[in-house]
Amino acid sequence: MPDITVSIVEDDPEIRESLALLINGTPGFTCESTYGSAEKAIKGLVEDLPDVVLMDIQLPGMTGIEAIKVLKEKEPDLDILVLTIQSDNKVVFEALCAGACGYLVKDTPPAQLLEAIQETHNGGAPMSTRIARLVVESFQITAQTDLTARETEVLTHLCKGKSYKMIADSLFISEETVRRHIKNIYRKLEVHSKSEAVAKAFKEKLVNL
Amino acid sequence: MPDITVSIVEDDPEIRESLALLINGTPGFTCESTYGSAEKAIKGLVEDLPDVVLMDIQLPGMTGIEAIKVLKEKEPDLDILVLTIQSDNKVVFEALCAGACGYLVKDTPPAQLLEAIQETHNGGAPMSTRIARLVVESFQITAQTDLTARETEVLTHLCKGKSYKMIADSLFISEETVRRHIKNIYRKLEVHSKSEAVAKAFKEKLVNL
DNA sequence: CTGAAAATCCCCCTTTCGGGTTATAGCTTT
DNA sequence: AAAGCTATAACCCGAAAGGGGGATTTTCAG
Repeated sequence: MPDITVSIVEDDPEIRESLALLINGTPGFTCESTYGSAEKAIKGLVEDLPDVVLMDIQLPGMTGIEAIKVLKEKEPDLDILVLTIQSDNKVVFEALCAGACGYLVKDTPPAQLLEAIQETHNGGAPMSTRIARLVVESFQITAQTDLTARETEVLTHLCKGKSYKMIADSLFISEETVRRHIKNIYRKLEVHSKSEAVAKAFKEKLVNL
Repeated sequence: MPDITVSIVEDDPEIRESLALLINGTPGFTCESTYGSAEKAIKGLVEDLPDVVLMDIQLPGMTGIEAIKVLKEKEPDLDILVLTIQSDNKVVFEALCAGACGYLVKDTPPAQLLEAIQETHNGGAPMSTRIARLVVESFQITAQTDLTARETEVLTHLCKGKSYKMIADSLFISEETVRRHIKNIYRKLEVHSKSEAVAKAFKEKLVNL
């Protein structure tokens, strides 16, 4: 089996070199190239594609997130593993949405980093402990609203794009009652239109579609 | 440090017993209780809470997914780790939405299973390789629509719940033009109302909010 | 340069929504 | 028993949305 080839995108020369040393010093891994900025990485990576890219987020100029977007646009199959100090909610989800296939924080011990690279190459998505929990929790319902069961039911239909009339027919009640429920939903969610209600329902996972 | 206490919910007695043996045979772990069905588990678990529950999905009667929902309703802080043969998309996401904090397929080797229990207890969210990738990919944009840049921009505003007039003001164009763009969006997305368009945009991740 | 696609604007008309107000039956909670 | 909430239903009215035309300008690739 050939070595797993790795590229590193990291602005701190010290970290960059020590990562390269670690990878090249381990049988089965080769560090093919290193880049000090997102721009250089984009230019260089299209030439010779590694199996896995280790990408820092905080870079001078273009951020790692932007770099991931650009790279995945050009090379959808490229595996990019984020390796960074930052681990706040927003950055994590932006990175994953941009196309990262894993997310490691920088205090990951060498052995685990190598294991993560291996796992990425095997079709996995390695994440640091805390990150994994963040990701999984994002699926769970967060917001607690005081919508009644009936109101939630009506909201669910709204989220399918139905009109008052269609909802009335589905629930076997009059359109006027649907109107009443929706008025209450708007008051409780503090919105003033169907699209706003639907947006809020999706963002706060108020419905189970 | 006290042992990590584990409960097993699994209908196959053979698997159940061998898991219990594995856990009890490992220093640092204690299998506190085992249940052959979701119903029994719900009744028994509220009495003595373990640190981690290993939950099968395919159970006689109530499914593991339903059991997770009920248990998390009563005990939001309980860590439930799914351990099952099934790994199709739908089941994985249903389990995570229900409140599972990790997802392992049943061919997980004993050492890794124990490691996963440990990781769960440390606030992690262990997942089998393939599952983790599934989860991460769910954040990435899937659908490719032929919306123009301007249309996507208008759709984004729709997804914030804005009216035609507000969108017109935001983009410094006339309300008529907004109407025209929205007509085209409806045609391309094959929808007929704002709420339907918003729902589709969220479900298919057509916008970056 | 030319033609297609995109973006802009305007008019018609009908339906749907959103807000206000009122009312009754059923159920829970105090 | 009274108070409070929920679900049901109705009415009015103005504003917003949606569907059908048509037209002009900008932009960009061939």
